[in-house]
Amino acid sequence: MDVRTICLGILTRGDATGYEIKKLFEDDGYQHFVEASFGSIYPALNRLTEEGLVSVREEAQEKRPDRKVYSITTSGRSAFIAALLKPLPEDRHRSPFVFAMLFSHLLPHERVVSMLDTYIRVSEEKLAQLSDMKAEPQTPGEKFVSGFGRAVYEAMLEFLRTHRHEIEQPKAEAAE
Amino acid sequence: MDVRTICLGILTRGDATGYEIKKLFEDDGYQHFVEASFGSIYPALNRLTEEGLVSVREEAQEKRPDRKVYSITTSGRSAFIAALLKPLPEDRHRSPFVFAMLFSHLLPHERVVSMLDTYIRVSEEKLAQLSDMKAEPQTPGEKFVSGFGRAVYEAMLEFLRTHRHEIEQPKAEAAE
DNA sequence: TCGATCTATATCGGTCCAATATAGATCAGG
DNA sequence: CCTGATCTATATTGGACCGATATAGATCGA
Repeated sequence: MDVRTICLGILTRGDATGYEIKKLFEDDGYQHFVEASFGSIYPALNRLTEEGLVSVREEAQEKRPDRKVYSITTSGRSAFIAALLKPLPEDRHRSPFVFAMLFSHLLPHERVVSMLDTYIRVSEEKLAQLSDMKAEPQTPGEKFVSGFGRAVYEAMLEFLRTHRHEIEQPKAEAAE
Repeated sequence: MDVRTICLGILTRGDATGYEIKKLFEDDGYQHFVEASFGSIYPALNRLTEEGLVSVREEAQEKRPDRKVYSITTSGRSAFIAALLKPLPEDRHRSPFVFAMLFSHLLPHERVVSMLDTYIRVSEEKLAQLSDMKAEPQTPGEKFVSGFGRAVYEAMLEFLRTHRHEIEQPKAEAAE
């Protein structure tokens, strides 16, 4: 989903600064399947403001950097709904780990083991993060998405634990 | 994984044109977790050639567009291994579907149902494609990756089928 | 008190994708 | 047999997006 639509979506939950929009993906219930960088969020908010889909109020705090708090407008809300009524782009799951596994036969045995260990550890951390979500999900969507994420990570971990031996066996022939 | 490394990886399997490199991701064992577009493959191959990591031979067939067949060089092979020894970037799974589910409470009931139906159908197709892979996996990596993909899609489908009712219930209050 | 971390905005270089252009080959159906 | 669709094959362009970096004061722990 493009960054403009992502920003609009977050702003339907309440006003936020660009910084807070980014943070929402790191701490709260939006993790794992949606993200955007500052380098795309700030320009997106500027353009949304020009187009009247969001409005800004500048809170110049003393002795603190200015906060630009964005609110979604009525036409922004319509544009957001309209975007979700159009056919959705397909998921894109890019995995350097999976790519590397395709070439495990070219790598030293210890490297393959370390890749598996790291990937499993990171996946465990992400799963734990989804499970300890302090805040109660506020919409049925959040609950659904959090469960979906847990199901995916659990299946990945299950597969990795039961099948890693198939790929981490040292080869008789030396890697070229 | 960056497109240059992806190209090098494919070329460790044998010579190929830019077109064939792209096709490999669509038809063969590389699906679902790795991809690259023509707009990045062709420039990448040019740069790899300049740097001596791959070599080209131009097969000018009569009455057919030229084929530029790329081969990996010895230093290309080293560069590829070196890339896989560096820490891997993390997976990035972007899902417009998951994003949309976070806002199901703002959408008409039929739209939510149609999103779920479409997403389930596409996932089933991807799973089927992984399961009917004609060609035997040629490396332990391919077998592992194909099983990993199957495990992930099966878990997704299982979750969607058993939990879709939690999100597709019509709301008492009208969507704004 | 000093470094680390946090809030907050912003830009730049570079990577990558989607769309499009070109062009002949092949193949299926009417 | 012809025609349109699909396939092989390379290439470019505009735009989207990311990662890194710059700035700068606040706060907090050691």
